[in-house]
Amino acid sequence: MAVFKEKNIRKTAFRQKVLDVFYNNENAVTIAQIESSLGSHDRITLYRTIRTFIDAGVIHEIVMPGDLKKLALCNDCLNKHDDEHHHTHHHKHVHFHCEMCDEIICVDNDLPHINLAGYRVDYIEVQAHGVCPRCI
Amino acid sequence: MAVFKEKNIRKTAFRQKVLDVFYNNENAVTIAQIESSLGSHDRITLYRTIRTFIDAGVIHEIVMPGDLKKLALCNDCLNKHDDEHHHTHHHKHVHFHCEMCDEIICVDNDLPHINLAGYRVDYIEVQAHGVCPRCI
DNA sequence: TTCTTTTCTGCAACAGTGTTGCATAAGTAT
DNA sequence: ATACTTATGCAACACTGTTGCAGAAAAGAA
Repeated sequence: MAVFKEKNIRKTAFRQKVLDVFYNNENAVTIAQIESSLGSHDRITLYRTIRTFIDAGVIHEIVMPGDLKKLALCNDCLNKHDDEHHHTHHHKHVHFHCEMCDEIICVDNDLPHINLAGYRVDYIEVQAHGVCPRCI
Repeated sequence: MAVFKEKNIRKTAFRQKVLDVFYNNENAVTIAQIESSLGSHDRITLYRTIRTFIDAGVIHEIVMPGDLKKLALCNDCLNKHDDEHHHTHHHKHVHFHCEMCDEIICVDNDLPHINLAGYRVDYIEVQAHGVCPRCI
């Protein structure tokens, strides 16, 4: 859990508590989920913490149509091994949205290559919708 | 432009003006763009019109990380021909975001098939980021 | 056309989400 | 321990989107 040192951001009690929420949840979480996990806290500080975490590459934002926004740990904060491209944050996973339980799951899976004539494609994001293993 | 009849929603002067904004723009537009195109207008009515258009399958919403939200005409409102699956709205195109001009372009392109073991995938969305032909 | 019904519009008020400025508190390096 | 830097918590605010309701407009029928 030396995330703070690795990412070169200050370790504070508040940030540790927020980070723990991510470690305690298997899948992506909403800000509302974080808030209820934290108990009494300052909203503004939370928003700033989230921004700090995103900028540092600790977490990433997942948005879906219909104002569904969640946050999830970046891969290199889960498995501490591949610390190579932690600045070029192009996640090698699919964001899966389960229509049943409404969870968003980062599924490790190689992304397909998309060739668009005339375009320079730097990276792609894939969002899949359906039913997760637990709900099938 | 018999969109109103096709989609079974009432034709009003306001809705026609909003629809024209979409027809006058090649790519996806933000709500702010619509508002400035309209001139003086009622914000609430605009939001309700957008909701009506989305529900009727006239336009679709495109969201990208970083609070970037845009709206675009659905395919079957552009080319009037294929009126088949206008209820199952799984757009057969990639949403391309140009990092230079910040435009979002719906690129006609078959979506790849994604196989996720254990998951039932109903449909996927693909967002590509890079540089569009005009900015290359 | 004119009437009737249904839906839309525009206003007011409000709810949710996220930001900025600033003084104080806490973290980090020497 | 000290000095320096950054984070926190508060207040106030900005932006985005929603709800309720009365009056206006659209669509269908007589």
